[in-house]
Amino acid sequence: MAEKRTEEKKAVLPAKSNFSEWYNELLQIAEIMDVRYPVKGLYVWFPFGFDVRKRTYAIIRELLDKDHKEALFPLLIPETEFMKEAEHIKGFENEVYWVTHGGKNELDVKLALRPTSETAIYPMYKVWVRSHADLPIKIYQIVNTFRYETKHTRPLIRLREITSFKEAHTVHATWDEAAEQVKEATRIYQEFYRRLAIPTIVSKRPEWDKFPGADYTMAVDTLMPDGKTLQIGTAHHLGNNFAKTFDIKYEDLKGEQQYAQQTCYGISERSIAALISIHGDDKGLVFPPEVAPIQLVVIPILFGKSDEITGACRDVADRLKAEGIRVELDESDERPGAKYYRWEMKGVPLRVEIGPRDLKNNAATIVRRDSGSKETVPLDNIVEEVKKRFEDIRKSMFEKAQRQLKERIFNCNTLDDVKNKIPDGIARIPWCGGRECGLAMEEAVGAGILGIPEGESGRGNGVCPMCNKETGNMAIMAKTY
RNA sequence: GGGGCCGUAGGGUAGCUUGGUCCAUCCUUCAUGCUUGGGGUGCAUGAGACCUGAGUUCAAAUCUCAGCGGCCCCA
Repeated sequence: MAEKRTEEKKAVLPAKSNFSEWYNELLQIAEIMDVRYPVKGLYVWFPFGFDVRKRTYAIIRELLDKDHKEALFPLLIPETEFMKEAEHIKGFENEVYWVTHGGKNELDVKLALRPTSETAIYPMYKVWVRSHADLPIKIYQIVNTFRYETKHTRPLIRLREITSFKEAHTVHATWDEAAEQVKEATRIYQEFYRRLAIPTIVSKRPEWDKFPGADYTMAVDTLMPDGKTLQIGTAHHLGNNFAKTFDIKYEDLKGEQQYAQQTCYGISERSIAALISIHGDDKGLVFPPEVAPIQLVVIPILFGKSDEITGACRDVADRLKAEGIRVELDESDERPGAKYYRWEMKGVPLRVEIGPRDLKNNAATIVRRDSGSKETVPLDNIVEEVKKRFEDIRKSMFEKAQRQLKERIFNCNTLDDVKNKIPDGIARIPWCGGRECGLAMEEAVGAGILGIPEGESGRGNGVCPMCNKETGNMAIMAKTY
């Protein structure tokens, strides 16, 4: 009977090996998202989840604010603007929600709920850009966007309302300068994900998979525990495609009118899906200290009445709070074990326990969420010991995640190899880069080509499995979300 | 886009095949009290549910249809 109860309690959160169930249950139990909102594809941020979002987005803001300006454009886009760019329309027309009525009156010009904001922003850029001295413009906004997804929706990953779309839109004088900005964007995103201890792969998307209306698309991907990759950032070189349709021109040094060159790049709450999925375990969430809503919980170990222990705990909590650490002192009337499980579910990076044994030695027990390691430290040094561990935790979380990603990139030479490895992760295979070959490869293995990765992993010597030509390019293939 | 499975308290479930024995089972949760306290303490009392609509029937959680919602597989 007692054993059975233990099993049932453990079964509250499904094992992470059952990723899909684990993910859905965790979002609910750990109070990230409430998935019970009665409209398909729309979900509710719990206050706790929203706190994680706030801290995560504070990082992206910090990184962008160095040389971008934050602005805010309207949610509604008139059909007349939305329909200007042919490629862009083709890419989004099946996913757009339309506002057709104001009260009982039908609108003369339908209004689109932005699926992305190019067509909301660029009519204004036409007005704002006059001279080369106005350039570059680097603006971002963090907004909700709407896409009528017909495939299966999934909280934080595939949504009909993306609640946390960070989109940047830049304007430059030259194509090369814009290309440099695209590189800069992927650098910013990698730094952002490094802070979240999430390893990434940057690659150039194949021609057939680029953003509608772009010259080319760079993408940032990561690997989820179930072996599928998740696109968690993109940067697009728009060339002067949109500048031509929206008539964005500047006067150059010689007094001639030139079309501007543009980029746009985005990140969404998929970043938080990755944060949760990559670090979480069978016990629940695991957060890097920087984004943890609660960074440390103090748990008194009481035997009968003990003002001494309570006092010591309060003192420690106060000292840590004074250092700006987000501390929770759990004096609730529960057994310590129950508290451990609860705070572990919430991903609190450090737990400090103080009981009679510790107090006798003027010490505290300090437990890491990521590794489970338990150590005794002197009470006098508690602040330094905690700070040191925060840095260790982020580092070792990143290293662990990097190791796990590396272990699941498989070098392949044949399409059969690829097919065998793809259920477990990412396949790396020579590819000539040609469209015909690429599409045939995707067809043959039933997975997508993410692209040719930046850096070493994108180079190698081999033959393209379709055309048998020698090539120095290595592509990566995977099942994608 | 095609196919399959499913919807019962806040969460997880039993009951549905063969309609009535169901003012609906069990676990968890929540509330109150006592007890307990270094990994989910125990006891007592109490609270809380058949997705929506239409239909069949003397009778629907159970059968039929539609809607809404969820999950899985294939393209």
